Amino acid sequence: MTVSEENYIKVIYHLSLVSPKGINTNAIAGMIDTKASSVTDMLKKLSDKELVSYQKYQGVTLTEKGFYLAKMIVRKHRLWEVFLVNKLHFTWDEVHEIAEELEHIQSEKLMNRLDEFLGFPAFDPHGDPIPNKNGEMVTIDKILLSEADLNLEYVCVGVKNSSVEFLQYLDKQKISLGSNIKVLSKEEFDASLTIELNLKTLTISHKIAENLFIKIQ
Amino acid sequence: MTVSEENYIKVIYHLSLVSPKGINTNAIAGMIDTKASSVTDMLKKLSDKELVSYQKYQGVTLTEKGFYLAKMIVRKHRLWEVFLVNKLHFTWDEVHEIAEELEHIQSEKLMNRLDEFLGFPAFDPHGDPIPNKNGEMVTIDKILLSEADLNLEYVCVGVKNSSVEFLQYLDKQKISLGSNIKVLSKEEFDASLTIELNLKTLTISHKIAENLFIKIQ
DNA sequence: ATAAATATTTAGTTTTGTCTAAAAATATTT
DNA sequence: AAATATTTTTAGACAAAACTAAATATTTAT
Repeated sequence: MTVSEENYIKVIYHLSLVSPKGINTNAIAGMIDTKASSVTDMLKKLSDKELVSYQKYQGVTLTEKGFYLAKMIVRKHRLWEVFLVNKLHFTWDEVHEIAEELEHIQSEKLMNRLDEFLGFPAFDPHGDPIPNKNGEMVTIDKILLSEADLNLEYVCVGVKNSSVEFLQYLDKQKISLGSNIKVLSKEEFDASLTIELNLKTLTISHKIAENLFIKIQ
Repeated sequence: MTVSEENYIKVIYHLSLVSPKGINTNAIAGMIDTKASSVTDMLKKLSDKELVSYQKYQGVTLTEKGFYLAKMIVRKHRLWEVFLVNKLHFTWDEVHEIAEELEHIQSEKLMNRLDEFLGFPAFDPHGDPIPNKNGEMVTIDKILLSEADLNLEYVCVGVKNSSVEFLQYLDKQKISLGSNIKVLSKEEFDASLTIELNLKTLTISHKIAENLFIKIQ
């Protein structure tokens, strides 16, 4: 597997989680920052390797083999992120770019040893689940903060958007994984929320609320 | 810098340490397992980037810039090896191949953090010195076991050959970095040595002796 | 010092992953 | 349902890094 092939597999995987039908050529091109024609070329190659099922003009889906491979790449990415944050004290907004490189290192033994070294973490620093060596991962009943009921006790468990800007905004507001959140009120006009965060009151926009995952209790 | 360019720079660096004059095209080809014509192509490219000084037919030397870059690649390789052995419990014969991949990860901050995490090690698991962030590294007065004087107390400080076969041979004989070695006698016919190793007597061939670094005391 | 052997470079080709421009298929609008 | 718009694919080209085969330098041997 080349780095390029792995990046396509990974992008198809992430798109598949959002829309479970065939993934469009253009959607892939948008994520990888390449042209649709290049995507078509690569889909043929991945299809020859039986990593995707591809019918001309009908989009693409991962095969069993491709799906497992994608999860192994995601596993590597997220384990490296945990390493960078927990062991090397990087902040959660610094690790994505480095992990994008590290996820292509080819050694299953390395990842299993790293997994053990880190204590078999179930989630990465952004709250995303880490597949184990068999590709299995835990699922939690998380919802977006924008969908929260008023006056219930929630806890922040993840971010939908992992951009540097968003993560640094959360740091500034002292919002982190594990923060306790209660929605006190919702503004009709702009859907902004007034929330209680770790005993302090704070107003956040709808755009922030729809990028934060929470769960009850 | 591409992975390929970095591999050329690294090989030229290692060859330079052995023979300090211009490095031959063929010597590079032999180390990289490629053809001389491919080397010529790459030398032109590296010369354009001012990483090497290259005169047709006259061999190549690293520029200041290329030399520093080479040391940073070596630094990465050796720090990752320390990580793999000290933190993930790999054996010294398993780490070279993985480090060959990891050495191309591009993040100075990552390496400086890893360096700190490992306690700023001065040597890798094979006894090779690790350049610091400025490219400086310690030198020790090491000699080959094949050049040792009789009946002096030496300590094993490194291996010249890091092949899996050699390292596993050393494991089998319980020879490791830090082992105490005294040469009891040398056979005229084949230059084999009878040595005292950690209080036991052992016979080793000349080929082994000329791949083990030792120092006095 | 010339001939033979070796080393290096040049020229032209291949593969991978990309691109542009044009053609073809599908989707949307009227 | 036809016309228009959008999406996707094809065809042909390019750059990087390798290759082969031929040409040219350099080194070694006679």
